[in-house]
Amino acid sequence: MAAPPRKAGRRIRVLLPLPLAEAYDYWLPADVPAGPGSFVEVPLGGRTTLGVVWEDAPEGGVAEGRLRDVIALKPAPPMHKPLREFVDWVAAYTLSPAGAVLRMAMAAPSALDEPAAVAGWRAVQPRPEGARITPDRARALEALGTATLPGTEISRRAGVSPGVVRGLASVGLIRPASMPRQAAFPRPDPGHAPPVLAEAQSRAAEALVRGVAAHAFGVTLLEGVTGSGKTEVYLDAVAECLRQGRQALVLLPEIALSTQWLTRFERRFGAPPALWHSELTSRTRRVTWRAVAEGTAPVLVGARSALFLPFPDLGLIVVDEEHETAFKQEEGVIYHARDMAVVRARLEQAACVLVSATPSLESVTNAKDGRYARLALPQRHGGASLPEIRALDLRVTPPERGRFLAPPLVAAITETLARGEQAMLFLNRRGYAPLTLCRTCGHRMQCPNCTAWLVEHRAQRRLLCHHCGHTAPTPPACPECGAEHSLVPIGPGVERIQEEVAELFPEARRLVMASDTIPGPAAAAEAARQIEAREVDLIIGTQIVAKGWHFPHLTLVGVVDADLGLGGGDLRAAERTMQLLHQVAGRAGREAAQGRVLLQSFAPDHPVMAALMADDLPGFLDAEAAQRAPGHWPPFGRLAALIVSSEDARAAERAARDLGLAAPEGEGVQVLGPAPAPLALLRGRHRHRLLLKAPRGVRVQPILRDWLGRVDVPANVRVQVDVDPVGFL
DNA sequence: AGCACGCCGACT
DNA sequence: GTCGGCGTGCTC
Repeated sequence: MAAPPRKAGRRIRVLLPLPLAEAYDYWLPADVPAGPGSFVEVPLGGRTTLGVVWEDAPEGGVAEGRLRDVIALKPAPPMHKPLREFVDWVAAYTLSPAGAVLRMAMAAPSALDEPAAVAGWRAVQPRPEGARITPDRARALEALGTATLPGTEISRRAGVSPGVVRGLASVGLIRPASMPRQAAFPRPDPGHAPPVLAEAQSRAAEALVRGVAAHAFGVTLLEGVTGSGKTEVYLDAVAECLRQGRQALVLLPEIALSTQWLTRFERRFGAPPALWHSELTSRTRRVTWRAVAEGTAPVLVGARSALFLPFPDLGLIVVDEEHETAFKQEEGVIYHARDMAVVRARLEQAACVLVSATPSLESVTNAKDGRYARLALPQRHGGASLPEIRALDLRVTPPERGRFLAPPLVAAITETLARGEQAMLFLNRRGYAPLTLCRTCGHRMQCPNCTAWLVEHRAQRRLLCHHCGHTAPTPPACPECGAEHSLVPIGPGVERIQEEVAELFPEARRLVMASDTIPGPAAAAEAARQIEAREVDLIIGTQIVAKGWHFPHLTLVGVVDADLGLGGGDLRAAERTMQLLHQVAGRAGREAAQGRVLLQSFAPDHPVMAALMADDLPGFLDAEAAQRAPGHWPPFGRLAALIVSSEDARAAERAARDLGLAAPEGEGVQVLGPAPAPLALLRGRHRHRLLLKAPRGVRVQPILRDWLGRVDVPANVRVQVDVDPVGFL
């Protein structure tokens, strides 16, 4: 039987924001005016879903009889071609389904509907006769004047209850009127308060401005030590982008902790930027997404997910703290926002600026090879000098028994506090103690779901797993042998250091800064305020204290365990430790006073400590490069990791072994593993890892695709592909 | 991602 | 005897 004749229209491909590798074919009725990039509503199975018209469909493909009609065109600006190309590019690069990438570009589906008109009220002119005007009503009418205002606004301005406004309406003194939709984001003014730049800053800023003005793709690595004024410099590029009438995107690693950055932005431009991060309320999310799509959010600052927002005319992408690993998304679509920012800038014909005091070896190598331009700000400005960094050899001057701060560090804190200055102790470990051990039987408190010790959080009287969130009350007795008062904390976390300084310096006002004590922007802003107002003498913090803060009265930084992070056989362990410690050191002595940094270490001769003390980051990176280049390790070669996981330990192991047996060969390609992953058990899943290493010029995606295609993986086993992994090896 | 279909435990 | 657990598979 022949299919019934179709009504007029054509076949199109629609990409759906679902983990589907391909766009589906639909029939676009002639009366639905959708073109490439249009957001549409389509039927799928027994429901409807949103999607994006990806392209005209080639003939063939799905049988015409199976095609279903596009239901409706959504009233939203179409997704322009560069973003569609970006979605396809990221999907191909990360070996993710294109639909999964599209989902990130459709993070606020409700924004596709026309925003509801804001209901407002207008005074009826002339005033109807006979309507009683009470004093409250008179005040409300006065507040309204000849304007159109929402009811809540009238009652707020007049200081009357909402009931008064309702009353005015019921007697016909005011009538409903729709409000003109006002821009959600004020336009930052590029000329509001331009900073006075030092000469080196001006030169760098001019170069960046030229790059933006060129309206063409280009990447610049902007380097400068903490306090050298990098932010002011790249904000000049943002200003130029505003003058061009194009949009600017600034990516920050930890947007929730960036209140000081936001204050600076507002001071410079007279208006705040739009924000994007995972904690936004659904309403703000919707309004922001729509404003970006309509081009009415001129500048947006966000976390890595902001990279997938639908800017119609992006002129500049800034990646601040480009070396930060927080830019790497480790779940779902696994991508590195810094690297993808460069790709998006290329597709958008935009300028891209990577900013860091401690740039990654990747970016430095790209600059050396001429792929990126390079600008350096050599000095701190405003008279501040770099802090003096010294290692404290724990083998020579160990802490007292049961303590973690060595006598020279304690002495330095004493002097600092005596001068009325602030000190900071840095330890990248939350909680009280990373390990709890039974003195009687040696039992170690371990997470039931992960290969990890449970971390004691004494304030909560609980043991926590920092990987899966498992938590249990601290037991009174050993769960293994039953011995009481036998569980002892091993090693320090920030809480334990806090306890130690409380005993040593009972007078000092202390503040612990960790992700669990500073849970959001409000707490971060309050902490910054307390520190700036000198209501705090001693800060004890995890890596969140390393991020871009400006504490003018802080002159001493003590690193409790500078060796932490150097172990573990990670390719980038030394590089990351160097970056983190340099960042922390940069908190000391940001104004006229000389800063001091003491690194407690059992390996004070380690290249990381040596580089920090000699302030020789370029030398350190040269040495790293010399180590990695011969073995074709990144950035001189390419890596891709396969993570094979399952709740069934045997199934995971078998699948990993099968993948190992089918490993690709040739072209200098090498496969390492399978081996149990560093977290062999994570959230109840058993994990194995394989690592593919290839010379720089080799495209790893076809090799990976072919490899995965040759192996049958059972349904209860998941294989994740991590192209350019940055985590453990 | 949903939502269906499909085979094994505790109940009106 | 059924209601329902979520494993597996499909959606143009």
